[in-house]
Formats: sequence, C-alpha cells, structure tokens
Amino acid sequence: MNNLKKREIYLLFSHSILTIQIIVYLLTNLLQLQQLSDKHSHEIKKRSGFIMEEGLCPSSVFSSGSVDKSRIIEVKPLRSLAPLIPKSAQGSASGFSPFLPIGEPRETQAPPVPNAAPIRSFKNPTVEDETLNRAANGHIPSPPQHIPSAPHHIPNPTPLRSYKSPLVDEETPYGANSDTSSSVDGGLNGHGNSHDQKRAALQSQSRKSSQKKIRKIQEQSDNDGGRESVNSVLMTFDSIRRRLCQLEDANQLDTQNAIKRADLRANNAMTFKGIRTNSRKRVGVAPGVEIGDIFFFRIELCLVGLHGQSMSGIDYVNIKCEDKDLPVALSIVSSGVYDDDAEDNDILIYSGQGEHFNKKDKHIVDQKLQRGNLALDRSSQQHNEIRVIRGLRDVGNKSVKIYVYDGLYKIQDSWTEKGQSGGGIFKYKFVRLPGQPSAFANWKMVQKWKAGLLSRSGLILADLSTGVESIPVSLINDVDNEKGPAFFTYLCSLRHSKPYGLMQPSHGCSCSKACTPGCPNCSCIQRNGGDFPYIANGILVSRKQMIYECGPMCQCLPNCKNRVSQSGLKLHMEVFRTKDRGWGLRSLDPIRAGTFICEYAGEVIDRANVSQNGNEEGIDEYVFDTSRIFEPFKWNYEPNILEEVSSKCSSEDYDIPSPLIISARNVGNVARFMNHSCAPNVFWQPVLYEENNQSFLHIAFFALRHISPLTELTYDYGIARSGHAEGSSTPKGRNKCLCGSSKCRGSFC
DNA sequence: GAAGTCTCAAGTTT
DNA sequence: CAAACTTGAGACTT
Repeated sequence: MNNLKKREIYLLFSHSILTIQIIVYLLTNLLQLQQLSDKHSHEIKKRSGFIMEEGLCPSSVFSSGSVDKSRIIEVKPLRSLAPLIPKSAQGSASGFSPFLPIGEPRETQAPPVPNAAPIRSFKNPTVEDETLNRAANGHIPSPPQHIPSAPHHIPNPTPLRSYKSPLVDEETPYGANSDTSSSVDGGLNGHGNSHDQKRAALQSQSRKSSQKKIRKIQEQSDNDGGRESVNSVLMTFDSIRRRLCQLEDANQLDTQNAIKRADLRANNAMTFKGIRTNSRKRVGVAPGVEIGDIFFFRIELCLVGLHGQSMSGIDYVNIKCEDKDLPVALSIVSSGVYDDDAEDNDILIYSGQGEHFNKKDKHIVDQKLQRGNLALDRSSQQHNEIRVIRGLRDVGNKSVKIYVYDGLYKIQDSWTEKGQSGGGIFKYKFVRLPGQPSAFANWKMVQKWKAGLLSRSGLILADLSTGVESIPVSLINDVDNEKGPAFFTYLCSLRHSKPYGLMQPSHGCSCSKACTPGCPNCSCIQRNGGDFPYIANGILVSRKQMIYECGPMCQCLPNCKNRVSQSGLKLHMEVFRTKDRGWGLRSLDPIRAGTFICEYAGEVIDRANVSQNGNEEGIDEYVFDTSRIFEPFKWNYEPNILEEVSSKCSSEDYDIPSPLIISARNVGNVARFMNHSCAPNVFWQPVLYEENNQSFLHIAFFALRHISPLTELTYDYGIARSGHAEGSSTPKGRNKCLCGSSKCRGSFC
C-alpha cells in the first residue's frame, strides 16, 4: 500500500491544477480500493488453498509461498481505477455502437459493400484512392478503447473452478451459469431464497441480453465477404509470396532493410494496399470461407477474416454490455503447441494460452484467466459459436503445416489441469455443431487410408496406371454399379507425330549441375525471361506465355528443378465416380496453389482427324485443343503491389504459334478424367522443351488455388470455335454444365 | 477524455 | 534450433 500512496502523491503533485474536491474524491477512492484489495487478497488466499488442493504448481502465482502478485496488481495508477468512479451521464458516449465489437471504426457500420476490398485492389490506385481504400477497409488505426472494466483491475489470475461461483456476482453478471454454479457453492453464501431468486432472475435476464447482442453482431456481419473475395485475396497473397520467393531464390531481393520472410512481406504489401476481406471481427461464419478450406500460413487466416491473430491461438473481442466488457471468443487455432486432444472428430479438448517455463526466473508460469482464456471462459457461459481451425501435419509431407477450417463449435465444459511442463492450465471442451459438412474428419479418414489402416469402400482398382506412374492411381466407385471407364491405354506423356511448329530447335542449356535460379549462363532461364519459373518446392510462380523447361537435350542433371512437368505424378490421385458427371479426378493429398498436377497425355492429332478419332457421332470427348476460346483470368501477382521490389510481370495470354490438339481417347493419363468447371481449381499452361534436337509443346496442369483432399479437380474446357454459333453473342457448348458455380456459363463442349 | 505511442503476449516460419 | 518476425490488447503518455 505504501507504494500506492507514493504513486498517488506523486501523481497529485505532478498535476498542477487539482481541486480539493478531487483530493477528497481520490482519498475516498483510495479507501475503497484498500477495502476492495483487502477483500480480494483474502479471496485469493482462500482460492489459493483450493488450487493447491487441485495440485497446481507450487510456484504458481496463486501459491501462498511465492511473491504475492495480487499486491503488484494493486499498485496501479489512478486512472485504471475508473470503475470505482461514479459514471457520468455521458458515460456511454464512447463513439461506438454498443453492438459493435471494440476496435471497429465507426464508418464500418455503414452497410458493407460486397467484394469491396479485392475489386478495389486491382486498379492502380492514386494516392487519394489509397487513402480512401485504407479508410474504407478499416486500416486507419482504430480509435483506441480504454474502457476499464472490473475484470482488469480486479486481478483475475485464477483458475476456472475457483472463480466461477464466488465472483460471478461481483464481476460478471453475464457469466452466471446457474446450472453449474449452484452445485458448487449452493448453500455457502447464506443468501435467503427470495434473494437468490431475484439474483437468478437478474442473471438470466442479463445473460439473455448479452446473448442477444452476440446474435446481433452475427446478423450485422453476415453480408460482406463472399467466396469470390476470399479466393481473390488468397490468390493475390500467394502470387506475391511466390514472386518474393522467386526473387529470393535468385538473390535478387533486397533483404538488407526488409523482412526476409516472404509470407510476412506479402502480407505487408497486401495490408498497404488494403487487400483483405471480412476485416470486421465477427461471431460465427466468416462469409466466403467454406468448411474444409485449407491454408498454409497463419497470415492467410487473418487475411480472410477467419482468425484475426497472426500468432495467438485465441481470437476474441470485447463487447460492451451494460457498461462492462464482455470478452467473447471468436475463433481458435488448435495447432499442437499445447497438448490439445484431437482424437475425436467432433470434440476438441483445447488448452488455454500462457503456460510456459520462465528461463530467467527458472520457474513454471501458470496460465491466467485473462485475455484469450477469459474470453473462452465467458464464451463457455454464453454458448456462442466459435470457429475452429485445426492445424495438422500431413503424413506425406511432415515439414508442411496445414490449417483446416473445421466449422463452428461451442464450448461445453471447462476445467483446470496440469500441463506438460507442470504448470496449471485451462482446458475447454469444444463440441462441433451438428449438420456441418465434415472437414477434419475427412483428413483423419484419408490419413488412415494412406496408412492402410482403413480399407476403402468402393475400391475397384488399386492402380489404374498399372505401374506406369510412380504413385498408384486408385479407381473408386461408391456411387453406382459402374465397374470402370471404357478401355484406354495408360500413358504418362505425349505421343508426338512431329515436332512442334515453328520453334527454332535448340540444344538445351549447358549447365554442368542442376540449373539454379539467378544463373546468368543458363540458356533455359534466359528463354524464361531471366526468371526461374518454379520456386524451391516445385511450385509455379506465375503463368507465362510459354514456360521453357530443361529437357533431355540439356546438359544439366536430371534432378534439375526446371523439369517439374516431366517427372510424372507426385500426388496421390484418385479417379472416382461422381454423382452426376461420370468419372472425375481428385487427390488424396492437399495441394498448394501453383503445384504441378499432371500433364495432358495422349496422342497429338491434326484437326482433320478429330472427328475420325471420335465416337459414332464423330465426337471425341477426350480432346484438348489449345485453339479453343478460354475465359481469361488473372493468376499472377499484381506488379503495382510489389513496386518496391519489381514491376516486371509477364503476360498471362499464352503465345502458341500453332494450335496443339491432343486426343486422350485411346491413350492418356489421369488428366483425361478431369471434368469441366466454369469456376475451376486447376488451369493449364503451355510448356516447351527439347527432345531429339526438336522442340515439343506440352500441356501442364497446375493448381489454381489451395485444394483440400478429396475435392474434385476441374479446369475450364473453353469453348470450341466450331461450337460458337454465328451471330450469337454467347457461345454455346453441346454439354449442359453441372459445375454449379455462380459464374456457370450453362454449357460446355 | 481523446488520441496517440509503447510494450507485451501470443507462436510461426525458415 | 534460434533468430526474426506480426498483430492486437492493454498500459501508458500527451
């Protein structure tokens, strides 16, 4: 208390104009504080006994033997004692709607413009535009909110069990869960029956009111974002990131005074341009993010508004409710730092945050009921929906961490335990809301299939490629009685009858080892405009008019990284029976945007032979024709976003001197099973390399975005020029399109 | 008291 | 594995 007084006195003197009234007022407060903290330290001592019984670490802040941190918390400057000061009549004039989460700029209360961020992002913004954009997107720093509340100055470093019942009345009228609290301290507090009833009625009323506010936030926030925005933001992010990696690989990136990590640097560029979606914090669904969506960086979760914290596992907001702050948890990431139990698919036992070993003081630090932990606790009483993202490592590629959005959960139970390092931790039982499509459960299932622990139902053939591919391609039908596709010969590349068109034959590069990015002497890299087309893990950086790979004619070693499309399948593919579109193709592995999927294998034919090659009606449904009309789309990074690095950006219009027509009717690979979609997740790219002193063109397929396991792979078939009716503004195909996307053209051919 | 700056907790990625 | 890194909340300052 001495410290406090000294601080008080110091403060008093440091402020030159103080009325006697204020002094009297402060002294009154001081007295109140004294009483309050005495009462509270008594509370803490009482509780610490309880905690010791529960077996928490003796070095815990609750322990009677260690430094009494409650004293430290008492030593707070006056301004943090606000709740003790009677509220003014204008007390609620904080500038925010009581229904809005704290930290949201006021202008965002206006009806949100759908797709606002991504569309704006693709023009070349002027300075004025940018200011507007940033303001509209909420990137002007939010007005800070200093709404002191009881839970913050009354220390709350207490485990769940100990605080719940006794403190509910004093601290949080919202949280009183009569079902659970009554059994704990039923008759101990000595209140009369009528008092209890009144109190219960008040608490129930209060709880309803706060739940109403949470619902209101939910309703208010549900009409922005959207699938297209989410896809656009993620694609923009990854295209920038890939480009940065490419420059870094070639040592062309200035990392002297800049961040080295490409994900963070890409995020900075995005933030600077105001490109993100769902930037308003919300309870429940994040519009446009679908259950089962996968992410490869924590930053990606932030960019689409799924989880606002770049590191922390718990995201929450403080909702102003009856002049108090009610922290409400919005989303969690279960990433395995703590020993979360993720055995059951619909139940997640999640550990709170904050337990660690303090290396300096050499003691274990318990988790405290504050920040995220407090929010989870309040949410367990409010029963609000919480988004759950499960972090996992794929069995095939343990070095990559993947985050899977697993939908909405509610907290059903909470308790305290001893953590791995021996500190006290909070545990929360998350239960998945019923009726949601499975996501994490699918992963579990697929991993069991891969490990051979679970037999596949509907497995017709273990390897459709009959050993041609290095990874088996399974044939699955769990839909109908069809026993398999019509006969064809599996071939993993292209059967050329003649060399490709007008290209000048070259003899490949003369690198002695594997070609490396930034190598000035490699003729293949020079043909690619000086850029290595792929980054280290074989991911395509950007679409190009043409990609020149090293081939059999090159002097470089076969493990050269510029031969991505020649190495056959790298993913565990599956030909499967779709419900309404015949056979389709999907992968059991998660796929990153830009990953090579497969080549379009088959026989190169002349246009004259197309109908000859077809069925009775002269139609060859397995034709790939580069001269079709393809819907243009943007996949590469925006050069203006990366202007500080490079303005170079290649055209995405393919430059194919003479059309290439491939038929996979008689011979082909998995690509022949890929169906059409007007909103595809795969695109094709022309690739050229030399064999036998001659150039040959190939068609390589790459992932357009991240694709989760078991998702059907589709690309845009384009429209045959012959199918484009004369005088008709909208080309019509002969097949009804069943892709079901909002951009569906209705037909394809 | 509003509006700003500073600090810290949170863990990810290479 | 340790260094480098971001975001947002809350503390603190003007």
